[in-house]
Amino acid sequence: MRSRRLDYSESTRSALVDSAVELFTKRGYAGTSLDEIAKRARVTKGALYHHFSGKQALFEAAFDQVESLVYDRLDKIMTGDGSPWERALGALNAFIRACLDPAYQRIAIHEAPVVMGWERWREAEERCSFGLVRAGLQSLIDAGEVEPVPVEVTARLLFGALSSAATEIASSPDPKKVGAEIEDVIVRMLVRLRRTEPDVSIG
Amino acid sequence: MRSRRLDYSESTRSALVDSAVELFTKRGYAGTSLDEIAKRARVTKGALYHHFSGKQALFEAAFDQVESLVYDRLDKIMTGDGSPWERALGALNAFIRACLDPAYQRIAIHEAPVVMGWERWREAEERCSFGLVRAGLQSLIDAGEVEPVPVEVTARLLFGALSSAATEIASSPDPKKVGAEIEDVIVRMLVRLRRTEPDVSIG
DNA sequence: CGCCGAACATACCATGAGTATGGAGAGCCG
DNA sequence: CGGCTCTCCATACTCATGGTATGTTCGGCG
Repeated sequence: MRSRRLDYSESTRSALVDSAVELFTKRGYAGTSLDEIAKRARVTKGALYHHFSGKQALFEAAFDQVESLVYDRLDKIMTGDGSPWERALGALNAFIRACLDPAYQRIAIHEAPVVMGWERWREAEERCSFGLVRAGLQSLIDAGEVEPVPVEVTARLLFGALSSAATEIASSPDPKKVGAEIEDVIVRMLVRLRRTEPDVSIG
Repeated sequence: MRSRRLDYSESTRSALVDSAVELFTKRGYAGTSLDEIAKRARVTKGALYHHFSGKQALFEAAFDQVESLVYDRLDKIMTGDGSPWERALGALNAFIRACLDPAYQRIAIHEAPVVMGWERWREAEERCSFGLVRAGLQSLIDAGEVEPVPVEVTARLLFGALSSAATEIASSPDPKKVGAEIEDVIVRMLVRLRRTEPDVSIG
């Protein structure tokens, strides 16, 4: 039987992570003090340093939190049913909508490469969103849907374009509209890459 | 006649900026102390705070430094001779090579949005590299070279893709190869956007 | 020559990340 | 039930660093 003590411990830990996600999103990594984070979680720095080795480690926990949420959604679509083409378009749409979340945008996209270091960020993204983008592209190529482009660099370009577009969308006065525009441009790009054998509808 | 005093002042100022560019490139914004920067410029913090209002202001001066170098090179190509298509390809190549510079990459591309704030970074980029990317795309459309895509978002996507690719290139074991690959993919993308009237060589 | 002000240097303060240590209570053993 | 232990967390520090306040030097100018 799981001890009550462990419940408490896990609870404070997640409270710290939640607090970190919120404050890092609002004021950024450098603009947020550990005392603030601890205070918001109704504990002290002692508890924080008991659970995490430091500010960076806490940030990475916050990163994992927001990243995994997006990953789960995308993964569900990518492993779902439908043709590779349909799944790719679905995932694209889901990713753009995910980028509208301020937490994902600021923590996972913008500050993570700076705070965690680009090398480590890349490593993490490899297993998450970026990994899915690349896998999706790969499956499109395997299915003969699009031309055999260099997967690695194309996926990197696509991911970079999407990440950058994310901020554009969110900071726009009309996010829905800009989001739709961007999705449209990307889709048109993909369609152009499409092998023009049968004239299938895009769905 | 220009006073000797002003020469000295200007000299120390540029020494501080040079020092900042170097250290920010090596250890990042957060990892660099003002004392280090001042020491490397062989002055004290007093001199630094005489010339700049704070760390952020010094960073922005460093940003301007590296950004203007790239801008000048690109601008020379974009306002040079040749068809819009040729100039665009030339500028693309120049931009990718510029992204190989660690200073430009870390300061202007990666840390600037976080340190200066995205809003301010965007404003600065509007007048610099990104402005040229958009202008180039616009001129291609005006010349009827490519399809009339939504300029703003497409330029943003392109710039994001290039920026992200920049890091990929520089951190690769074989930057030249990856750089060529990326340039190839981008060019192929552009070619596909091209209005297929005459089958002109790409040059 | 003498003074004024720009161009610095020096000494200080405040904040916040990280550390050292103490205590409280849950779980296990007798 | 009583004491023992070890996780979990609080309190009280240290230290680095960004920023400030004040002193000092020296070129330029009347």
